[in-house]
Amino acid sequence: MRPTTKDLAKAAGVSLATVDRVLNERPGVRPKTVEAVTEAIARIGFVRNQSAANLARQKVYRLAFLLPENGDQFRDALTASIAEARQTLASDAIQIATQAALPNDPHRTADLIAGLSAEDLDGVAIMAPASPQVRDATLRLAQAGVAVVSFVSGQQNDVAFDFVGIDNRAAGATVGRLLGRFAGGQTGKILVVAETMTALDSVERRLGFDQIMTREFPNLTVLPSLETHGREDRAQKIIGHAYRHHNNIVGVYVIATEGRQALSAILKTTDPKRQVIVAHEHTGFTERLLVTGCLDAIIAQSTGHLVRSAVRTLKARIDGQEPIASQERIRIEILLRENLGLPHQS
Amino acid sequence: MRPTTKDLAKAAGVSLATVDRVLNERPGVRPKTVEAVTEAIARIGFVRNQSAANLARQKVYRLAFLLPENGDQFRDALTASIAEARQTLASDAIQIATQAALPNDPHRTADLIAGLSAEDLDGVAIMAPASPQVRDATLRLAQAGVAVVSFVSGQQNDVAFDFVGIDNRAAGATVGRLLGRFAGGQTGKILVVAETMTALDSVERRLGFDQIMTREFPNLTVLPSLETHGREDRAQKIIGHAYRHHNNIVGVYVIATEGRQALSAILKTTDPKRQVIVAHEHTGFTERLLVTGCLDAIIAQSTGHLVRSAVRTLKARIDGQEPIASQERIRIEILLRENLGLPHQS
DNA sequence: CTTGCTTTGAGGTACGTACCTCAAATACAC
DNA sequence: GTGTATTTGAGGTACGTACCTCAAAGCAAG
Repeated sequence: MRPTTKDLAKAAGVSLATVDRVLNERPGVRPKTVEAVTEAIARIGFVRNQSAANLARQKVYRLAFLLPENGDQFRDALTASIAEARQTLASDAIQIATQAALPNDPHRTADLIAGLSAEDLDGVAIMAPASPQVRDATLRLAQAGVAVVSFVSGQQNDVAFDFVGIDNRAAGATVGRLLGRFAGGQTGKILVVAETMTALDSVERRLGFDQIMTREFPNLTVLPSLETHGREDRAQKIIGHAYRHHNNIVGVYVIATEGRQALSAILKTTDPKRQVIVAHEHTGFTERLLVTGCLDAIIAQSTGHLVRSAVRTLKARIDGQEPIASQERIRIEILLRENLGLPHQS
Repeated sequence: MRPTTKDLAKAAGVSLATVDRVLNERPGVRPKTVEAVTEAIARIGFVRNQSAANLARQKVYRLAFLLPENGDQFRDALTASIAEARQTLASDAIQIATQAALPNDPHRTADLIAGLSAEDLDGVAIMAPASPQVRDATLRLAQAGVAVVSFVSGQQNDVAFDFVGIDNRAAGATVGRLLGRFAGGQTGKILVVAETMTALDSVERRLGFDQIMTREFPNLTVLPSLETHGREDRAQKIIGHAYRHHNNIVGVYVIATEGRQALSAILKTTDPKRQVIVAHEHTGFTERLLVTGCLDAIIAQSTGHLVRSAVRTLKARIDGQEPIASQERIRIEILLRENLGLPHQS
């Protein structure tokens, strides 16, 4: 049986009240007594029963996820994982709210964040494109005592907050290696399609991608990034243009999340099976393409892990602890048709 | 605030005692009353506070992991993950013991399992090669009321227990696709090296591998499996022999966990960089080979996930619940140098 | 030695749930 | 309607911790 506060009191030769004062850093205890108690804690290996403490304290962790309002299937998957986490974690005194933030409008997003307060919130995970307004509002929120993580995308080089998401540079490098190997020594060009290169994630992915390509696959020439701006017509136009002007495109890297516009345009423009195509995130859309052989690989991050990691990180910060870095690293998953977890085909 | 049992009692128009009887399935409640309470549960969205319940119940989940006594680095990683889980889960009233089982000796393993009882154990995760003796002892244990999962390797087609581990057939298929693509259309032979093909895991991996290779990569000929029996000298002998008799080996699939003997022998026999080599499990050994370019990819399963999944599954069974299948699927990870999680090289 | 202050102890209540006992209420068979 | 069995209610204690109050003990200065 684990030692309780009572055992601790006995071991330290003090009363329960004093133990309580020391544990909760209440005043009115001589340094010498504090030391005696901390010594006893170490000696008998006392660990506070967090459940009981939360129960007594009537503590609830009030967390929120701020996600872009409009979204692709990846965002929907995140929302679903959040809902699942809400269920699972409800019994651990963790309350999770989801809120939509406003994309493409940093001011309104900042306003929304500014409207939050420590009064009704202990921690937030924010998924928003980097912008000074959002950053300022977020910093103020953090200073007001709310735990903050930047989630999936955003200012990940920012030392002010924890970041929960994949290392995008490594993700880009992974795509590079995969594309290079799958291309099998051919000589040719690689098309890169993003939604917008103003997004930090895309920049970092491209960085990691280029690094590998120039170093390891000099036979492949990487073209400048095309930007769809999330519009199907534009995607069609620029991709059509690219294929008309380059006759030896052997691979495509779709940088943008899910990359629906880009992939749709490519399918209409050319035969996807005659080149190597890699895209990000596991959704119904990308899965279908992978299974039918139109996509060669998907680079993904598990939404379930993302959400759970964000929750653990926030909880640790709220409790004044340091998150366990090793556990919170989000894996860069490489998905082929065979390791999607689908039932076997005969 | 979340509704409590008291709120539930009020909402259902019954007393706390009756609510308690319904919640804990104690006898002596009319079906009609049960229904009224369950209706109220749904209506007000009552969720039992698991922490408080565990506290009141003084419940501890006593779990144990039975791993092979002698082991490679993968087993060590499992042990480390178990130790980590022990720390993390201690506050959830989960006690975890690790025990060494005896490999290559089914009788002693079975004896050890037979020595366990529901008296001092609520659940066990067993990692042991399939054998009738072990299976019988395990079945008896399960009938004695101990929750059992077969862990990582073993009798995974066994409906009698839950299985926590990867789908080995899919893992083999994944290796197949990767090897095939990395080989880039070359014509040649693929060497397959196992520790022993009596292990169920290896058989299934080979099955999945062959299926893909014959269907998708007819240019590659897969050779019969070599068996090292875990002995370095034998590995050296059979692998040397293989390379002397086949002049166009373009790829190697090391089926066995970590595959230290096989890989060491290959490194001594031939230039690993001139062929595609894929092995299983992420350990210090395989990581070094991957980073130096001697290995092309590692197919891995996360020891942390394995352990946590086993714990969740056992806990669910002990609580009389069904494990959530979707959450417990262990991912087949594809690791390249770039997504290992190492710090960036400049 | 007294005064005033700090430190400590003893004891209480509370959190939400489990589990127990005993009495009261109700239902049902005859 | 009576007797009996079943169902329900009221109230208690417990789990480990937090937080409160009040009194007792300790200590230092005068």
